[in-house]
Amino acid sequence: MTYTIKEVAQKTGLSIYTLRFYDKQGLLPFVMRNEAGYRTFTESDLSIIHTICCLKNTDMKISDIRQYVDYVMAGSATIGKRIKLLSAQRAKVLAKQQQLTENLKEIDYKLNIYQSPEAVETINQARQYVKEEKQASKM
Amino acid sequence: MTYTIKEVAQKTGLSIYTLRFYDKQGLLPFVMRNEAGYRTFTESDLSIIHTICCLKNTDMKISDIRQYVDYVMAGSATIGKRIKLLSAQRAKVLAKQQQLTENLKEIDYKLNIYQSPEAVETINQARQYVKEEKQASKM
DNA sequence: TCTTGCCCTAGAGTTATGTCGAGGGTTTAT
DNA sequence: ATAAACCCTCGACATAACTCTAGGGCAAGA
Repeated sequence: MTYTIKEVAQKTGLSIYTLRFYDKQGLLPFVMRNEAGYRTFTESDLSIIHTICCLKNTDMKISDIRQYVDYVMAGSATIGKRIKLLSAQRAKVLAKQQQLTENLKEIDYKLNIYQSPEAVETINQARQYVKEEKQASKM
Repeated sequence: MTYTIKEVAQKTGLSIYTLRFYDKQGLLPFVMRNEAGYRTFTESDLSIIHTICCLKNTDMKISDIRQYVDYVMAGSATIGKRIKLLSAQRAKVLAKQQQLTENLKEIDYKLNIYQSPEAVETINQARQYVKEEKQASKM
C-alpha cells in the first residue's frame, strides 16, 4: 500500500539523501512514519512530490517550494496564495524560456561562424583586431 | 578608449565582485592592466564577456566556460573543440526548453484547478482522499 | 595637499543544495 | 538466529558561485 524511501527514490530519480534532505527542509510534512520510524509514502505523496520536482525543475528555491507545500497542507483557504505563487513562477518560466531562446540564437550564431569554410580566416582577423585594440589602448 | 571595472559592471549587470571573481577563476585572461594594476577593458573584452554571460545564462558551469575561453585564447586551432563544446551546450539548452515547456503545462494545469469555480470543492475532495489513503495505509 | 572615491589583493564568510559517515535499530531470507 | 539489506538521525563535509572585509595604493577635484 505504501512505498519505502528507496522505492520513491527510484520512481522520482531523486537520491535517498535528497529525499531525506527535502524532508528536513520541510518539503515533505505529509509523509507518515511506521512504528519503526520508517517513512511510508502513499500514492498521493508521490503526486505532490512530483509537483515539488516540477517546481524544482523551474529553479524555484526550496524555501519557496516549502511555502507552496505549507499552503497545500493548510487547505482550501490558501487557494488565492497558491495562485499568486504559481502565477509568479509561471512568469519566471516564461521569462526564462525567452532568455533561453535568445541564448540559443547566440550559440547558433557562433556555431555558424565556426562551421563556415572561412572560419579560420574570420577568427584570425578578429584576433588581429583585438590585438590592435589592445595596442591602441596602451597609449 | 577603455572601461573601468565599475563601468563594465554597469554595462553587463554583473557586480564588481563577480567580475573580479570571474577573473580569479580564469574567465577573463584577456583583460589588460594599466601601470597602477587597474584592469582596463576594451570593447572586444566586452564582447567576449557578453558571450560568457550568454553561456552563464544557459547554466554552463564556470569551469566549462573557462574551457571555452581557453580555446578562444588559443586561436583557430581549437575551432573543432569550440564546436564540440557549443554543440553540447546547444543540446542542453534544447532539452531544458523542452523540460520548461512541460513544467509550464503542469503549472497551468494546477492554476486551472485553483482558478475554477469548483476549486474549493475539488481541493476538499482531494484532501479527503489523501486522508483516507493515509488511514488505509496504517493497516 | 587633503579628501573622496575608485582600484587592488588575499582570504574569510555566506547561501544554497546536496552528499556522506558514524552509530544504531529493523526486516527478511535462509 | 544470524547475516544482509534496509531504515533512521545527526552532524560534518562538499561544491558552486558569489559576497564582503581588511588593508593598502592611486586619482581627481576643492
